Amino acid sequence: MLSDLEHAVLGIVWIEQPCTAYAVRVVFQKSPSAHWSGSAGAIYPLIRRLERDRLLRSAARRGDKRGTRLYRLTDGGLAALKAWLRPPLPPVSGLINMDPLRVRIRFLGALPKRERRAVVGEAQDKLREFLPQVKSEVRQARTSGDTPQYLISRGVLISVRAQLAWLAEVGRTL
Amino acid sequence: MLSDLEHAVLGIVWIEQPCTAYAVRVVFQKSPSAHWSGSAGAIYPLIRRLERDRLLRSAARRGDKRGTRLYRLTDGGLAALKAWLRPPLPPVSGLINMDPLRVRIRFLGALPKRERRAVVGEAQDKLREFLPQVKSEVRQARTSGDTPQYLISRGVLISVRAQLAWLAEVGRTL
DNA sequence: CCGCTCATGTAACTGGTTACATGATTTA
DNA sequence: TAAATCATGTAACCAGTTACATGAGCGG
Repeated sequence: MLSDLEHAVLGIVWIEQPCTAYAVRVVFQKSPSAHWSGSAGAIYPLIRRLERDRLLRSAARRGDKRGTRLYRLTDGGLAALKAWLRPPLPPVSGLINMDPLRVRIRFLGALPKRERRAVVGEAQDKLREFLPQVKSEVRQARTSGDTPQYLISRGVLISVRAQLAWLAEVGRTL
Repeated sequence: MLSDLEHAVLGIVWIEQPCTAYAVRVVFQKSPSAHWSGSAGAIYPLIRRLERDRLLRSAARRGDKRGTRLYRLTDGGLAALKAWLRPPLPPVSGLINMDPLRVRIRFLGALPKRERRAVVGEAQDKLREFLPQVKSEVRQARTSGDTPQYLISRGVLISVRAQLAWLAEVGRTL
């Protein structure tokens, strides 16, 4: 019934509660993936919907003159989050991610050989430049003892390394 | 200007031409990722748009009484495809894929420990079941000499293995 | 000739986006 | 006190989905 974004919002509120809708937006904006922008037009109506459906509840922050509200999960919200996490998981097709690099490389043959190398090279550069940032996030999460965040950062790191390994293969075979 | 889907359609037509809009749909439907469904409501209007903008051209298949049309890339279409492939690539945020598994695992702490293991276990099972299929696609592409398809399948394989490696880590640290 | 696949199409909807706007609060 | 950030909101739009519908071509 709820979309992945809505479930993710429940999850973020579960982690950050009590928190504002704005804080939820920031989480998406800071995410390394551009999949969800965390735009105001998406988040505020979505959160109102979740509150209307009693999955979130909110209270005004005392002494705050803008409409700032602090959200928490209700029991129903926690149940919805759990139901989403629990098996059965979606079919594999829903687990295989869409790699924007892969869809490009698929058509690389449309470019002359020299330009192909340039594309692969630039992709490698961009990903390699990104590595230190991910690594520092891994370190930071580990030293601060934030295990879930540590695992997520590890996931990103492993995924980026896999992309780099694949790009190396692509570069080798043209 | 054009979306990723539109560019991907240009790419598919470039590979398969001359081909029907239906053939393009089938490519998306057979793709291991569920990101684009290849639904009729997406593809047919999109292809008409591309033809209107002179990026595709089409001809009726002779002796065919349904409106079946065979599409090809125009010079402009090939140029648009190349421009999309060529550097500059999108920023890293556009290169990092959204892993649906990762967004779930992020909130795994909402589940009691025993259930967490079950989630990780099921994800591993589903991905492992999927491996033989990918491997056979790799073999098939290699023996048939279809280098681009070989590289794509390799990409999927590497990505799935990376997910499995990560899941193993997740399982180890709870 | 029946059923499956090929082939195209549309209407209603959904789940987001961009862009804009407003105003409170904090910080330099 | 100005600038940056926090915080909420909406209107117009867009890209894609689901679901439905139609009919030709083809293999058993």
